[in-house]
Amino acid sequence: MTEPKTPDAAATTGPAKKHSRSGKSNATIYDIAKVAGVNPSTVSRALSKPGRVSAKTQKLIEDAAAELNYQVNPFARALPTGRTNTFGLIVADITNPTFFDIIRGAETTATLRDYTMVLAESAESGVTELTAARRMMATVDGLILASPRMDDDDIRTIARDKPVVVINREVDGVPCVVPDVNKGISEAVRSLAGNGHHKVAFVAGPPQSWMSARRWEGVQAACEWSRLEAVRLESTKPTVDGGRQVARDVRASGATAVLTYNDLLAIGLMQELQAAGMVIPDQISIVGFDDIFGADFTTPPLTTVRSPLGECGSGAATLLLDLLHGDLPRGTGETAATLRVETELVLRGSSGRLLPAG
Amino acid sequence: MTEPKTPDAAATTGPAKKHSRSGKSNATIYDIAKVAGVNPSTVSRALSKPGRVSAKTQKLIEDAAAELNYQVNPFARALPTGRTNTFGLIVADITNPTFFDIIRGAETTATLRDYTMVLAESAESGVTELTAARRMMATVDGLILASPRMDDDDIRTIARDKPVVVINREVDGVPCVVPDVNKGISEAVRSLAGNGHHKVAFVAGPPQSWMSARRWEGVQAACEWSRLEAVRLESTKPTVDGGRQVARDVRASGATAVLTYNDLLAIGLMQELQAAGMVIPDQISIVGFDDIFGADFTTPPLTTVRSPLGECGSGAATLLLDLLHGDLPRGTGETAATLRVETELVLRGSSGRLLPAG
DNA sequence: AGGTATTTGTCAACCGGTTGCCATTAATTG
DNA sequence: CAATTAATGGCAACCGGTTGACAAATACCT
Repeated sequence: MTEPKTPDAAATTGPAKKHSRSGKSNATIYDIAKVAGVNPSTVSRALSKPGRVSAKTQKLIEDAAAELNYQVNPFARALPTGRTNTFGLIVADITNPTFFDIIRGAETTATLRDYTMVLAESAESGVTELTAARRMMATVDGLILASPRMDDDDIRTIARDKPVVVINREVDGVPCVVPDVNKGISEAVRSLAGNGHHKVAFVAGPPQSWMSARRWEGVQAACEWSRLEAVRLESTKPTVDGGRQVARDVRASGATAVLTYNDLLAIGLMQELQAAGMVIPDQISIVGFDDIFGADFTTPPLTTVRSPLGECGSGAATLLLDLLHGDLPRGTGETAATLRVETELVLRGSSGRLLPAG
Repeated sequence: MTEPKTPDAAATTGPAKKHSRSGKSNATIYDIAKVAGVNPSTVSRALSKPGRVSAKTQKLIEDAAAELNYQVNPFARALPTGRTNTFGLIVADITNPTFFDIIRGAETTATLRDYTMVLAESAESGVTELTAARRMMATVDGLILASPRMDDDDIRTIARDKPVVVINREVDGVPCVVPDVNKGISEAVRSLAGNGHHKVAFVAGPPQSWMSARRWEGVQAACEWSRLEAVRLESTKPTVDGGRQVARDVRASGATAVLTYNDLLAIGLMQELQAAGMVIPDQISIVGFDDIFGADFTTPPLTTVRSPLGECGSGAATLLLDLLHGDLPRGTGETAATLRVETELVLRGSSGRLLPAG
């Protein structure tokens, strides 16, 4: 006979062409409209404009939607509105653990607020970064740049088109999330001074790094305050390898304590110095920045100025999402909102009292 | 006569109300069509169906597109076609370094092939994972699941809707990328046997972890081959902390060598054992899995069975993208393609000769 | 040349929501 | 109770590409 009462169970043709269409979640507002006996536009309103339709109709529609297992088609929505419920995160280096917590913080906030995060990396290059940003522009509502390498003007250009939040850097007119290095650094330098050190070296990071400059300034200021001598050394790249390479300069500098631009450098430096027979912290103290994953794996564990990276990530995402929803901080005039987070010294074994040379 | 020769220069109405939209990259195929003097559909074909229009028209259109700085609107394209040029990557834990290289590998491949990658995390929960996957379904062309925690059936259900590639697990009927543990494990066990060990403990990972099961099997087999005794211990969670907690059981087991489900466990275990005064590797040898970032920071540096994680990430992305483009591996019948990658022992300081108890 | 086979471009109908404008209908008020 | 006003739902025109069907133009053939 002709199909008793299971009109849909009639998948007669068999699994014709695998997952071509089967998966497309199919119910549309038109289907809902039919079931609920209203006009599609009413469905649209019920689902996105709270209070625009009567409570009765609302319920009718919601029930129908639930029954049909309806899900909005993000593309159909994005087309006329331009809103995509997506933001982009660009980091300088995906494998640099500094960014892990930032990524996680941002992702968590995204999911929480029903946004999707797309990730891209700039490979520490300003050009690649700009390309990635441009590529994203078309598909996202806003952008988070973590430790951007492009110049201020490029950032501002992008910010003119889409909301942008910057992490680890301050750019005029763009909302930023920056760890305030002063507290952490002054704690670190005071600790070193208390341990009998007189000459401190700072190993700088990439020249384009805004944060590297801030840290160097902070170290200089703190040293002046504590009446220590501060010298600056350059690194080739902000990695473990770069840390190894700078060991030579560190020894030549005569400093008994070293602060490095980041933990990676500190770890590499420590490895190289130890390989050369130096005892840490008896002969030289080492302090890193960030407190990345693995900073406490070393022997001795690394003393470091911690930045709350996860907080930076979630803070940036929150800032961006608030911006997108128009909860923009009023009263700030033309100056963009800047979120400052605290840094603190994490005292571990790689820094300590200087032993008299034997 | 009427309109000498500049029909377009007649923009009489002036710039009425622009900058509301200033940011949105604006040129559409209709604009191009106007400039090139053809029909919009011809523009569409010229831009996406190679060879469908004459070389002359093609050039005309391309020039116009370039001049107008045209970029396709991904949403407008996605609406009728369903293709989004985006894939999703779901990892169990964003802050677990195991995934860093996977993420990077996948992201690099994505960018290379002009795809966008969106990232989500399951927080080691099968339910969260399924939710994340469902959420993504609507917006991606395919999905990569790295170390999935949901069960096979859920995975297959998803795979029925959209192409899925799984990393670190084998699921019938779904393409997978799995490190083949045997080579690495047998190297490790042979090394331990050669160093005088007789009893080996394996610290297992999460019960839902397919890979944990494989590794335990591998250890058992290799131990049998080398005539070593193998015991299995359970961990509470696959983290540094979990490693610390299992130290007690390890000591009680009487094993002189330990292989742990992953490096994190190994590191935590090592820390705890050392804190209790044990000397590694003199009194006990420790071998991890994966060779994550930081595995060589420890003292002694960690011996580990390396999985080529980056390769897994890029391999999975390549597989997925090939699938999406219909370059599906023919001849495999109904069984899905599985990509196996090699593992190898990375011999460092945490394993070695067992010294006679003093 | 006439006639068929091929390109190549046009038309128009989608894809699935959103939203301004208008017509009902219900609520409020003098 | 009639009149004014507010709440609600419907119509239709978008958003910007894609694609099947078809006609026009060009090529190829005997």
